[in-house]
Amino acid sequence: MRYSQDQWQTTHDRILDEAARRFRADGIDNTSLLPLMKSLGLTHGGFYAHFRSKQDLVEAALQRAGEQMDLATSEVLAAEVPVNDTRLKDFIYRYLSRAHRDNPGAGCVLPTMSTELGQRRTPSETTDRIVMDRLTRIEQELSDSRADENSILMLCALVGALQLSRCIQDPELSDKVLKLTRRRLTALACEQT
Amino acid sequence: MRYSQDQWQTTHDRILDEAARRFRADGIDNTSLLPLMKSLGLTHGGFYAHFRSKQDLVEAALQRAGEQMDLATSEVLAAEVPVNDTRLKDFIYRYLSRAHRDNPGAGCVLPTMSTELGQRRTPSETTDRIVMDRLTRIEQELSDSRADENSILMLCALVGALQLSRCIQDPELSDKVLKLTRRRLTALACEQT
DNA sequence: TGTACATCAGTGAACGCGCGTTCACTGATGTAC
DNA sequence: TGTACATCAGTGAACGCGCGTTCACTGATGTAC
Repeated sequence: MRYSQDQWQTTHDRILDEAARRFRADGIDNTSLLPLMKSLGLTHGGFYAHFRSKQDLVEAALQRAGEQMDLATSEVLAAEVPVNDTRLKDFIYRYLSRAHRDNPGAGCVLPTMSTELGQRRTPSETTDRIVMDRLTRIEQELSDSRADENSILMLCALVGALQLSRCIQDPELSDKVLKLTRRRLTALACEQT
Repeated sequence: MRYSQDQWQTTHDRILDEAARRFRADGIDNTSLLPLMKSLGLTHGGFYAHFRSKQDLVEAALQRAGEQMDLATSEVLAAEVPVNDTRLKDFIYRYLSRAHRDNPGAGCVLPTMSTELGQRRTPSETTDRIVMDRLTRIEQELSDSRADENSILMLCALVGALQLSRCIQDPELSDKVLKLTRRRLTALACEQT
């Protein structure tokens, strides 16, 4: 059956969004096309009317998830987050919230996909752009003379903390990692005037 | 053919070491038993004389790699590392060295395996023990009043920095992440007296 | 406005492939006499 | 010390399974007349 151009774009976006979610929640290799398409009410054969290969989808989903990140940490995950005086402190709070930890599918790509991307033979340049984007955004908030050092330290600590909090079994230790990293990073963000 | 007890133990250790290396370098799912056994000059069927399942091997290899971590960052990777005045600064230097970045198979398990372990349905308690172990070791070196906060921040930043440096394509940016995180963390380690 | 045709998003069976696991076996070594 | 037997680490073919990809097809929609 043939559909209108709008229909194609809608289906295309649905595949892309669901893939971006699953890649982050379950990992790239653990996400198979058949269950993915089935969950959207489609058959797996139709996939190739939208993407040339799974690798093609990975690249597109990575880009999409990279763009969506602000949305993910502000709208979707805003519920439990208290209001802060600065935008950077706000960002730290959101990033290291339990809501973000427990919803990897809607969150930042770096803690979920960067390991797998680094292990691939043909890694993506998109990763570089996402990292650069995050760094410059953080750096803009830091008026410090050591803004370059501090923005990198901050991004590394954010990514590492979220990832560790997700693989830790003990809920108390997991919360503690989030909480103390949050506290220490906000303190670091305040030191600069 | 039957071999002596020593022979069994030797083969057992060889499988374990090679698995621990491959899990870190290529990922758990991307490491298959047939090529693994073949690379040791064995056939895949013999695997089950040593481990009950792949999951069993993952658990054993994770434990092994967790224990070997000091060895990995001190002996194997010591070549390019300058000598420092404190043990903690030394550790930071080694952890964030290019040698460690470029040899994930011989390095820390946290940047390489923690994402995949966190995405599994049956995660391991061994991860918790490894994280706790790292934290207490770092904390012992920090005589600070905020040693608990700082040790967590430090571990998160170490793990995050190594992981990001590995997935970044641009060599300059990758080096920069290592270098600046190293600089900022050693400064942090010095602040305490 | 009505009809004939072309398009192409989506269908579903089929493909080759590599995976983890099993199983009947082999034969060098350890043990008992 | 020499012989007969039991053990079991390692062999290699076979298993069912899910994967990514292909392909001949269907039929609702867009287009041309």
